[in-house]
Amino acid sequence: MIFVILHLAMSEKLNNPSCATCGARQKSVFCSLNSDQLVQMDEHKGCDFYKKGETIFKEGAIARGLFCVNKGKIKLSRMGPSGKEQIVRFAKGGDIIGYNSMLSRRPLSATASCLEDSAVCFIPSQQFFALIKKDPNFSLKILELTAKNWDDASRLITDMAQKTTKQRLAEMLLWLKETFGLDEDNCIDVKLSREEIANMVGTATEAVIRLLADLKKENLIALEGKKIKMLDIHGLVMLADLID
Amino acid sequence: MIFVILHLAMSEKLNNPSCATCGARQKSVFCSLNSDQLVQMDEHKGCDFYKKGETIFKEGAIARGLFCVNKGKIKLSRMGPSGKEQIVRFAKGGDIIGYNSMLSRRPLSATASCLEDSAVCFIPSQQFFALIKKDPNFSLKILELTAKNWDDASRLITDMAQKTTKQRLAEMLLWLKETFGLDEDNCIDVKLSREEIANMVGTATEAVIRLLADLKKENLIALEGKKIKMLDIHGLVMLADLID
DNA sequence: TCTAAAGTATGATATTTGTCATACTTCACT
DNA sequence: AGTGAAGTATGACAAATATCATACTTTAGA
Repeated sequence: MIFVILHLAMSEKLNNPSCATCGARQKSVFCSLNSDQLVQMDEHKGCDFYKKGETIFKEGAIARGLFCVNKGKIKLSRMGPSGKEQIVRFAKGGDIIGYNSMLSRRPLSATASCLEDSAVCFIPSQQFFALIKKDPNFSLKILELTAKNWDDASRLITDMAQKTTKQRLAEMLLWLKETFGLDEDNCIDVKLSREEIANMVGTATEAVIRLLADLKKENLIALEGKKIKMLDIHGLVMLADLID
Repeated sequence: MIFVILHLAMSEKLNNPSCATCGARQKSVFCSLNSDQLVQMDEHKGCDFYKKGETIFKEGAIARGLFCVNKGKIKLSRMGPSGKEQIVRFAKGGDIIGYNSMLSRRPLSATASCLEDSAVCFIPSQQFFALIKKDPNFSLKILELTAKNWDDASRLITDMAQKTTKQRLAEMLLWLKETFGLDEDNCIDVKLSREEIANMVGTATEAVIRLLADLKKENLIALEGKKIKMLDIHGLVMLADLID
């Protein structure tokens, strides 16, 4: 009996870690909520676990709330006209996803799927809008976040439109480095297939394979399976931006 | 003497048309402001006139406020790495521009220049933030606007990355049609050079010229100088989206 | 009205990139 | 450990696109 109670208690703890003690929250838009607001959040939120490859939400669905990543790595992608996946963004601990659809009053514009096992909290729409309406600081934070996202996106449009495939690949490697950082070996700290990289760059898988080999020949990166080691970041920046 | 007074009165009216009676405002994010808020706006705003080709603000500068288009057509573009212009957005009467930079706390990410003679009001940063902080409805409107802009941009990223030049051109023509509408002749109601179209599509001017000729041969459009007549919108949609 | 400059158009050619075919390698699963 | 499936790699070829050259047309300004 005691075991059962303990088990339930642990299970509850795991499924609903407290926002007050959540490390990911410190890095998120929820970082400056007061304790009242946190209690409210805790009461209404739920935390779910997803295995690598699982889908959190799908493009086209109506958003009922937003998701706050507690742990893990997530890719956001949309389907192109010919059925080809286009990766438009990544999320990691502390990032929120799925909120834009509520703000724009449009269906979800991307599919979120896990690049590794992840823990993701769900915060219902009402809670989100309550915060926006009652807390101007939170509202400004969301505005800043959305504004930055838009700014980044319009930068990406220019790049996609004007740069060669090789430059775009170099740029994506740098973007991945910024997003996920480097491990102790100077390798980008996320594992993506060549196909997934192609779906970021917007090219064919074969092209990515060839161009990665080129970058290796030019001593800008080293390759070891899926691991990509950054050898010459400055060189990649020059290549990507044509500053030469 | 009377003439002088009249002249001054007219001049003042022209340079500072009242927000309360502004037709463009009805279509803008400022549409539901109350009379107190309008008086505040009128006191602090200023209206400027720009000739075709003139620049309203430049990429990289720090925004001191936002601009609300009263009349005219404006293109927003950024410089690509090799000095090539990339058009990322358009604005017309009722649209606001330059606000994203204040929200993202980053320098202006695009240059705004007039496609035709335009009247544009300037609203200082403080006024804008005062509205956001005091009026949750206004705040939500800006959030919705920014969210939609981001959504559109990420859609555009997918298109740029995956579609052929011809598909992108078709898409841009449809976008121009949505933005500026058609005149009585079914022609897109804005005049752009082939080079400017190329700077939207992200390709060379020659490619645009050739592809426009192709579209004409396929009876999707008709050409008459800078005027582009939409003959088969459904056909263009099919071409752009590969729905066939 | 004339002229220079800008914009438009077209051809030839080089380069890039996509596509298809094929083989090798790694990984998960029994 | 063996097997099949997925992922990675490479070559050959086709298609798309950029680039350069050149000529024609329109526009703005003297």
